[in-house]
Amino acid sequence: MQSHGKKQDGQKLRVVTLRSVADHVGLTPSTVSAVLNNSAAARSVPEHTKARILAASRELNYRPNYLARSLRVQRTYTIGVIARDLGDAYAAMIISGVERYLRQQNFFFLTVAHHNDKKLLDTYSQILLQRGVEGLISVDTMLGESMSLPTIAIAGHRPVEGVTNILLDHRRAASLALQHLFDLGHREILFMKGPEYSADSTDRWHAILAVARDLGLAVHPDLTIHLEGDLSTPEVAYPATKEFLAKSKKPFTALFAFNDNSALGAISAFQEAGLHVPQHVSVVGFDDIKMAPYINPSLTTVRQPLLKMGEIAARSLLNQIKNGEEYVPEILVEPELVIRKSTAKCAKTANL
Amino acid sequence: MQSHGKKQDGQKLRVVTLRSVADHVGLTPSTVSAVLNNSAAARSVPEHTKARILAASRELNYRPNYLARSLRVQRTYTIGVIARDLGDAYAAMIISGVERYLRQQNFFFLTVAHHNDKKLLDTYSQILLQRGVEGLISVDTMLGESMSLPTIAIAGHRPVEGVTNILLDHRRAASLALQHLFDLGHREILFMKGPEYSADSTDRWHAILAVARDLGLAVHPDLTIHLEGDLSTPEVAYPATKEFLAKSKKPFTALFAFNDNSALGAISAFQEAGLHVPQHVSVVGFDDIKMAPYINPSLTTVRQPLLKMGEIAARSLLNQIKNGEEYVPEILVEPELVIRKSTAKCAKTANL
DNA sequence: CAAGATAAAAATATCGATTTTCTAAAGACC
DNA sequence: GGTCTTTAGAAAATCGATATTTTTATCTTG
Repeated sequence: MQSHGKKQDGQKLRVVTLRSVADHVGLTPSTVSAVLNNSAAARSVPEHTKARILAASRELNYRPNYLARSLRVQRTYTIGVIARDLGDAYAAMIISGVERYLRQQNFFFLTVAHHNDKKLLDTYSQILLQRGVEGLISVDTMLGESMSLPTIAIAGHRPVEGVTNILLDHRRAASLALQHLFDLGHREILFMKGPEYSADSTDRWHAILAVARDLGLAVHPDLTIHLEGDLSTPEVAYPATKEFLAKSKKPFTALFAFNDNSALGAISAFQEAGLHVPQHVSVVGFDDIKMAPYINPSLTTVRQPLLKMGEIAARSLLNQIKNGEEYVPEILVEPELVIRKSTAKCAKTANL
Repeated sequence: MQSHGKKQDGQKLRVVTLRSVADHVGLTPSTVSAVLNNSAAARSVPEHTKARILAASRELNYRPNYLARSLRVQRTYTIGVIARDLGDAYAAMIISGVERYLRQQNFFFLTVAHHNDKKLLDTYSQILLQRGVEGLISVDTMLGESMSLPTIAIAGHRPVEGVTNILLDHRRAASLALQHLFDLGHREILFMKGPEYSADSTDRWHAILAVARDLGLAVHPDLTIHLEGDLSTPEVAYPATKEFLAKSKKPFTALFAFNDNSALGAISAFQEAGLHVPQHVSVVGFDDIKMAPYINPSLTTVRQPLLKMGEIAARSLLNQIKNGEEYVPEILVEPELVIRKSTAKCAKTANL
């Protein structure tokens, strides 16, 4: 049991340093360091001396000072993770994936959240650099310029020289969702367009437009809900959907929501308006959050492998850092359609 | 626009160092450092020289090397955050709260996840120490022993010398939930007991027992579901509840779930068994996750202010670090009952 | 005008490691 | 026995900052 250090009994916390290990065995720090790191210089040190040094090091529980060591060898084994916010499931899962890979590689990470503040984002990039991170991973964040470090952008979208973009295959995602609705007979589909600040929004929207065109589906402005605000809660879609229902007279039989949260908000609004899911309206979500199978009705959704995306990002970054691999501009990740109970055959077309 | 550094054109990345600034103005590093830090030694430096130095520093965009500086001044402005897992909403929200406070104080944090592995936890504590963190925050994790650093445990429960425990007032939480059910006429209540590994489980369970006794409510073993596994998904309760429904013949009119996720899983199971919420069974959750208002029916739950708990932890820790404040053994945080549609008057007692 | 005070900045020590260079003694070889 | 190697380890340089001590020149002042 270690004592509370600094002020226990007024005695100074005795930190075990390389010097103290050296003194303990009656040698110099350089020799001890050579042996502990098994460096070239240690070749000429006899085995019994090595053993003595290792024993002393273990006995005193010596741990090299990270700052001193890093300063000397110019490595920190640390990366920086930049996200908008750390509280939502999207970022949390990605960070969890990053952590999982870094753990195996004995790397650590500093996390910063920029809260959509451009200036904060710049400051943080600077500070992370200054702190000697060896690479950066950004999550759903548009990086202004190329960094002076290996960088991976998850859902960053804008192509930046030197930055690897990890992207969901939105084309495929849209195709999975819309083909499914199409096959069920839905032709009048309500769409959601994500908020400007989310880097994912634009790409996904373009993918929807392209796929809809291919299928001969109309994307009518009057059947489009624009979302604003925090995507991590159903609240993002509930009022917008209520408003839409109050105003619009245009009929629709299905909704392709921006994500599972917005699907949930919309479903609430539908139910209050007497529209049942999936009898009157089929709903497809996006993400496949952990709740998705348990909400009522269970949600058909396009699964986004967030954990895997985090892992891929970390692996790709460390491959650059450790193995000097060249960066690739883009890595596409495949989505998956999970069919549950929120989608059903279109009543209208069934009658035809 | 900065270049990609290290290997751009084969030219070495020129890092701006104190020395280069000094050379630029034709002075020594010591003088420059004194001026930039406005230290005592800078008193004797004339204003115009100071101005020159500051100008050069800005012009070259000088940023002191964090490792060198920290090594010298023995401060890192960094804390460590230890959690079980980073992917679930509980940890994510708390970390988000921690981040929010640290941001204002120009502190950063390293995050590690121990995944219920005792050895990993020990290793990580060591490594964080070695990396010079100035304090620790643990999330829902039982710390074995007192650390040699200021430490805050969120929902750590076991009292440890020198460690500040931030705890929800479970007694009050249980009281809010059970009194509510009691007032609605419920007498036969189904309970859930959380898994062993969660530090919260035991305390919450004891609180439930105590409050139930005070209210004259029975906590029957046959009306108790033991949860095992990952608490961050409704899956934790769905099979257990199904199993319970299949076996038990004991009637009940309400459920006090372990958390919102398990409430969701249980509701799914109820519905499949033809039990309607809240007509047949009232359900009270715990946490008040963002979904809670939007699930069907919207969930009555005991709100746990996770963001605030993270902030309090960070504030309390920095107060110790920066202001040398003495630690307090315990900080209680108040829960709040949020009444929604998953609870209703008990049909049985209403008939009496 | 010599002694002391002050201004201005250089020189040096330090943080705790790693890395490179040097040195002293023992052993090998012709 | 003198030179060359090898062995064993010490000494010094370095990473890039900050903190303390010295130095040098200038300015007072009696």
